[in-house]
This record gives sequence, structure tokens and C-alpha cells, in this order.
Amino acid sequence: MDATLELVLERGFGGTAVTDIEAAAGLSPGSGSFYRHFRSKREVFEAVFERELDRARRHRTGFERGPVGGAAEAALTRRLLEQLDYLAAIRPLIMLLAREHGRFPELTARVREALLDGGIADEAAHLARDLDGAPGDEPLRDDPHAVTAVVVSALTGYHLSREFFGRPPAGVAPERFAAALAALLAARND
Amino acid sequence: MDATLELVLERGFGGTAVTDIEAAAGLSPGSGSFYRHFRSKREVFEAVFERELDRARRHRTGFERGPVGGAAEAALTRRLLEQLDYLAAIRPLIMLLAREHGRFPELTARVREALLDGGIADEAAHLARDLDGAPGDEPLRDDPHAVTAVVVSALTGYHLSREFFGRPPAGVAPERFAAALAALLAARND
DNA sequence: GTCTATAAAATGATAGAC
DNA sequence: GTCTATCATTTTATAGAC
Repeated sequence: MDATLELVLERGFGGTAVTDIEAAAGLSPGSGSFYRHFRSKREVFEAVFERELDRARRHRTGFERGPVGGAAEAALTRRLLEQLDYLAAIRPLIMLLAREHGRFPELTARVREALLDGGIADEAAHLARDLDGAPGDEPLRDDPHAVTAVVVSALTGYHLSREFFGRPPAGVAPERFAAALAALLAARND
Repeated sequence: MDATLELVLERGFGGTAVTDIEAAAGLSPGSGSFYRHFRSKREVFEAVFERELDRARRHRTGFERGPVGGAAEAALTRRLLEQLDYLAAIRPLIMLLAREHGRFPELTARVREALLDGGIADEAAHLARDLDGAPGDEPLRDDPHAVTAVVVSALTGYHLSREFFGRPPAGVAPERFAAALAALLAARND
């Protein structure tokens, strides 16, 4: 499964032959030994996908929660970096979706359910709520769902830009990026 | 070439047979008529990629420029929507990169040069500059490159989330998204 | 659980008639 | 510029020995 994941991320499902998987897994290429473990190429792909989905679900626990007190902006920055780390951790799942959502349309809904509905968007919403709950702040005068969308988009965009282009947007490192985003968010209730 | 683009975006290069391309182009499948137009499958892929790269380059002209005056936030919102439209227009190029940058590593630098170095990042930088030059504003007290990175990330992230997940983050429509981002940017010099 | 051997189909590509 | 026909290779998958 590790060999399959690596090859599919590099060449795609259609560009990966069972022979390649056997070779990468240390089996004799073309021997058909693969078929003692999985009944078809599709089956191993689905197994890999399920494994990565499970990993992603298990990974999202223990995020910091609660009102952002004291040095609000620094705390915010820390949480945003945490979310970037999460995205990095579930990289395989995101890349599997990016590569094969055309051939396996069912991936879309499954990843969305695991990531968006209960993942970053959730965290970003908490974040926005926590921020608004900070002592001394007035209630929101802007659109909280839209702010959540901006935060989620910025985080995923930053991650994907690094993945696809091999470097972060404008060459800005994660810490600088998170600090700038936190500053924008903190200033919005001034 | 149209048939090839569509098939490659859906199934990937390795998952698209020359036979499929022939069928989609209205030729007799398996006839080899494809080879009267291109010498190999790789060649048609490269032709498609170059065509989309060219289209993307030609498309980015006529963006609004200059100091954001008057209703600064509304003007900003308009420009951000313009950038989202641009991303939608060059969708094929972005998706080709997302799908095949593993198999054709040379795509990365070429798309980056066309999009990031002279594209959105450039526009975002102008945007930040124009915003700071607005009459009555004080000079920037934050990190302009990092703010640019946030804007680029937010725009690309919003676009890619819609592509990969089939819906915008938090269900927020483009207008709401752009308005929220503009509000965050406009508030940062208060 | 791996190997050799092999079958059946799909795939990339060419030759030559129309 | 398309078709029929064809070929060599690659690919998916199975059978059976060890």
C-alpha cells in the first residue's frame, strides 16, 4: 500500500502498472504476487484511500480551543500554524483527491465530509467564535461565515501553492504567513 | 487537442488511451488516425499544455490599476472578483498542473513563471501598493509581502476548494468571499 | 507468500489502400 | 486526412510449483 500510494501520487492511477507496484514493494515485477494481497488494482487504490482517510480523521484531535485571551494575535498565529501542520499531515489524502477525483468521483464527498465539514472549516469557525469572545471586543460587525471562508481558503491555498508550485506564495514562510493573516483578523474589530 | 484536454483532466495522462482520444475526436477508435496529427501521446499532451499556457498569458491583460480611491473597499472587492474570474478562465492550466506535475515535472516552473511570477502575485502586489497609496492612508505598518501571500493564497484556495470539493468553503459565494477579504484588507490600516 | 509461466486483453504505433 | 489491418509491447490477471 505504501508503494501504491507513492506511485499513484507521482504518476496517477492510470499511469501506475501493477508491475510497478510489485517492483516498488520488493516483489518480482510481473510475477502477479500482487494478487495474493489484493484482487485488483482498483482494490488496492481503495484500500490506500480508506487508510489515508482514517489517518486524517484520527489526526484531528487536540487542537487548542477556547477564547483567545491575552496576546490575542500571537495565540491566533499559533493556531493558524497548527492548521497548516494539519494540512501537511494529511497531504496524501489531499493529493489523492487532487489527482483522482476525476476517475473516482466518490472521493470528493468522502474527503469533504472528513476535512471540510468536520475539519478545518470547523476549526476556523471555532477560531472566529473564540476571537469574538475575547474580553473587551465588541460583537462582530462583519460576515462570520465569509471570514471563515477566507481563513480556510488562505490556509488551503497556501498549502496547495507549496505543493503544486514547489514554493510558498511570494516566498513567504509559514510563520510570516500566519502572522500576517492573524494581524488581518485581529484588526478587523478595531 | 480539445478531446485530449478533457480526457486528461478527467482520467489523467496515463489513464487516457490514444484510442479514447480518437473516439472522443470523432475518429475511428483504434484506427491510428491520431498519428496523422501527432507523433505520440506525449506530443499531443505537450501541445495542449503549450496552448493553455499561451491562453493564460494572453488572458491577463486589462486588469484595473492605480490608487484605490473613493469607495476603497468596494473597488477592492471588484478587483478581487476579477482575479477570481481570471483563475476560473485559466482553470485548464491549473488542473493540468495539479494532475500531471508528478509525471511532467517541467510543468511546475513553466506555470509558475506564467502565473505566479507575472500573474496573480503581481496583481496582488499592485493591489497592496495601490491600497497603501490611497489618499489619507498612512504608510504600511505590516509586512506587505506577507499580505500579498495571504491574498494570493486566499484567492487560489477559494478557487481550488471549489474545483476539488465541488463547492466553495463554508458555502460562501464569490461576492461574499471577495467582500470579506476586502474588508479585512481595508481595516488593516485603521 | 513468492516464484515461473502464461493467457487474454489493451495499448502505442506503423503500413498501405482510398 | 481517414480507414482497415497489423504488430510489438505492456498490462491485468490466473494457474500451479515450491
